[in-house]
Amino acid sequence: MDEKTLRIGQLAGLAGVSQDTLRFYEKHGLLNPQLRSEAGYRLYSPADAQRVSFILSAKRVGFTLNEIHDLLALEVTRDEKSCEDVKRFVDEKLITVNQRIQEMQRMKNSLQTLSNACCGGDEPATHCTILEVLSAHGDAELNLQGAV
Amino acid sequence: MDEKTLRIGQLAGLAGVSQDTLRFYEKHGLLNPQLRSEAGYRLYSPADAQRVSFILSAKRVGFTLNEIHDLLALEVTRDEKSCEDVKRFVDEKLITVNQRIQEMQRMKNSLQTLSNACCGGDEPATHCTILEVLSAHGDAELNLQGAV
DNA sequence: GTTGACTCTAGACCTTACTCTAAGGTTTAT
DNA sequence: ATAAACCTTAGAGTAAGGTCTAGAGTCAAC
Ligand SMILES: [Zn+2]
Ligand SMILES: [Zn+2]
Ligand SMILES: [Zn+2]
Ligand SMILES: [Zn+2]
Repeated sequence: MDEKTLRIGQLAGLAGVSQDTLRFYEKHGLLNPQLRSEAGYRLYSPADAQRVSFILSAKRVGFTLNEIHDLLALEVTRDEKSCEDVKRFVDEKLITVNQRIQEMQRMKNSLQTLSNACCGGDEPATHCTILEVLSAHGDAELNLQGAV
Repeated sequence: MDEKTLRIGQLAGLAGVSQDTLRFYEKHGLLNPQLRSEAGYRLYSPADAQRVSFILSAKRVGFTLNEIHDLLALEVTRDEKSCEDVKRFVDEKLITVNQRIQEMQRMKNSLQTLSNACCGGDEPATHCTILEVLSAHGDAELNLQGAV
C-alpha cells in the first residue's frame, strides 16, 4: 500500500502479457522496476507501467526489442547524448514508420478491393483471389526491382 | 529460353532475399514453381515472381508466414470455399490492418513530436525522451486496460 | 495452521523465420 | 577441359521472443 505500485501479476493482467514476458523484458534491459517488497516481489510504478505500454505499442508497429531498447535508452543516456544524435536517431525511425504506413495502406487497399469485389454469397468463390486483385489494379506489388 | 522464367538466383536477386529463403517458402507451401529445367533447376514464372513480391509485402506489414499462407490459399482453394468464407476472412484481416495503421500513426505522431521538440544541436539532450513526449501529450499509451 | 493464490530464481524448451554446411551435379567462359 | 559460377538435396545451426518447469518462499483466508 506504499503507493500505486503493481505486482507482476497485476501489471501482466493489465498489459495482456505473461509474467514471464515482463521478467524477460527486465532481463533484457527494457524494464527495470526499482522497488521490491520485503519478500522480494517486484513492485511496478506507474512509470514502469507506462514503459510496458510503450514497449507493446512499439512492438505492434514493428520495432524489434532491440530497437525499442534504443528508443527507451534515450531516457537513460540523454545527458550523454547530444540533441543532434537524438534527432538523427528519431528521424531515422520516422522514415521507417512512414514507409511501413505506406505499405500498410497499399495492403489495406488490396484487401478492401478484394472485399468489395466479393459478393459474400455462399456460392463457390471462383472469382476471389488476393493475387487476382493485385494483378488487376496491380501497382506496388510487381516492382521487384523496388526491393532493397 | 522457354519463356520469361527466372532461375532461383535471379529471382532472389530481384526480390532481395536469399535463395535459401525462396526454397524455405516453397518447403512451407507459400510458393510452388511448377517448372524445372532438365537439370532440375527451379524455373519461376512471372506469376511466381508476383507471389514472392506479395509475400514480402505482406510480411512487411506484419503478417506471419502462416497468415500469408492463408491469404494465398484463397487462390488454391477458391472453388472449395464460398464467397462468404472469403469475405469474412478478408474483412478480419482488414480490421487487423486498420488497427495497425492507427497504431503506426500514433507512433509516428510521438516520434514527430519528439523530433520537432528536439533542437538538434550538440548540447546534451537533457530534454529529449520518447517517454516524456508520450506522457506530455500522452494519449493512447496509457490505456493499459485497452490491451487485449 | 494449512490450503490456495501469488511470487521468486535458474535454466530448459519452444516457435518462427531463416541461414549455413556438406557433398555433389550443371553451365559458361576461356 | 577445367575453372568459376550456378544449381540440387538433406539436415544442422542460429537469433528473436518468448514459454514452461522445478523447487521454494510469501500472503490471505478459512
Ligand atoms: Zn467472392
Ligand atoms: Zn461471389
Ligand atoms: Zn534534443
Ligand atoms: Zn536540444
